Amino acid sequence: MKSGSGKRDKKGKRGLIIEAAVQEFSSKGYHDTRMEQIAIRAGIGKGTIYEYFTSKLQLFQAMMEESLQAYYTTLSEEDLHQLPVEERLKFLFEAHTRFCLEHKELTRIIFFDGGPPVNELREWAMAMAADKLKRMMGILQEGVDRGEIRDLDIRVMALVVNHSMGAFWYPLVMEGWDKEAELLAQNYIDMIMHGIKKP
Amino acid sequence: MKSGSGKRDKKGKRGLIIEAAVQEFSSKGYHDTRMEQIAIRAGIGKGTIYEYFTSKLQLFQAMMEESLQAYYTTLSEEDLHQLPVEERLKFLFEAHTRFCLEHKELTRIIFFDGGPPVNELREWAMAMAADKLKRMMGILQEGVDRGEIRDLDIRVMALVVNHSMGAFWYPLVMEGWDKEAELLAQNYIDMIMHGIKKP
DNA sequence: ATATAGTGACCGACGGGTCGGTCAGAACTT
DNA sequence: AAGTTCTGACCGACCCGTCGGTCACTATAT
Repeated sequence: MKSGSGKRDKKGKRGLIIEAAVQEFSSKGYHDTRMEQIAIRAGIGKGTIYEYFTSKLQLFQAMMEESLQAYYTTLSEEDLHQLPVEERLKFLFEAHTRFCLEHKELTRIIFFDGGPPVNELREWAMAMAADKLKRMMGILQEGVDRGEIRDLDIRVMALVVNHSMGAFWYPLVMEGWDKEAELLAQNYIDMIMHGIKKP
Repeated sequence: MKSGSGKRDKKGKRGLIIEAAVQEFSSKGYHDTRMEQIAIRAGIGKGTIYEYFTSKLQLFQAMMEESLQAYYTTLSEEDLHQLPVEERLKFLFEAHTRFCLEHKELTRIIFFDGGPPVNELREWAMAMAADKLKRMMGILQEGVDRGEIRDLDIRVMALVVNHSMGAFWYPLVMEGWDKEAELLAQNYIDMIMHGIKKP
């Protein structure tokens, strides 16, 4: 016996559905995506989706959770506490950039419109954003404590840093900026650390 | 058919509808807003809406256009070419802040998720954003030419400045940051101009 | 090995609720 | 009374989720 699971294919189906959902939701958005289309894209029957997910909303939510999990995991792995803030920010930005380029469809869903297109998920998305903000405030606070970072309002700095990273997903994913990702990172970090004013 | 001039307060009705639409769309989002609710909120019959707008989508689009018009007008009025970049940015940021506080519902629509919740309007919204970016690039280029601004990649700087302003709508509108708007502006401009690194 | 019964993953036609848009007539203006 | 504006009951397209049925595969019997 194999792991006591059912017959046929039960294992891979869920993944197929999620994959198809990513494609469909990212190109048409939540409300314009049809369950039937997802089924067709996954090469299965519509009813089968409901063997794995209870509703369209729950499928969307599961997909988002797994996507954001992947994104946050990418960020966490890059976050090395002992390094100076400038290095940490650079790593984070590069991880962010890499994620955008490696998961273009997911990126569209996460950043296009920045939030979920359904009211039910707003609260959940806000919590995720709040958590991300808190992490950034932590990083900056450490920097202030170590004398690396100016003593401006922590929350303002964190908001700007977090939010401004999101500015690049579109050029990266939709235009040809992937060639110059390194240059982009240089300029971005330079600008955040030193500002735009000529000394 | 084209009727000469409207009797009654044809003008006023349209305004009522737009006003109600702002309320409804901003609190429920496009897809969860019902035409009947808009009619009820405006104190008119559902059919009347279709005397002034051809469809739900067209009503939404008209509302968005007028909202963004108001936003851009606010920004343009504050943009005084002869001043140094730092001043111009400060004026722009303050205008942005003021708009957010004076039009909280509109702000939610414009900035919550940053884009339109319907595929049909994506292209149009992208064009608006591109235009805004171009303006900012113009401002910064002038600054570079006059030797006020560092010679980093103009587009990167413009993206960050534009995008980061949007970081504050939530704290301003949804939390209690309106009291400290002035402090916020100080910190923000300081950070953009000089960066976060301790000299 | 062959037959028979059992299992549950899989399917898609269909039911039913929802809501954008319509239209015949009411209400109002001139 | 003629014209214009307003109205809400009504229509029907749309699409989510269901459910009875199918089928590939397994388990047991002979």
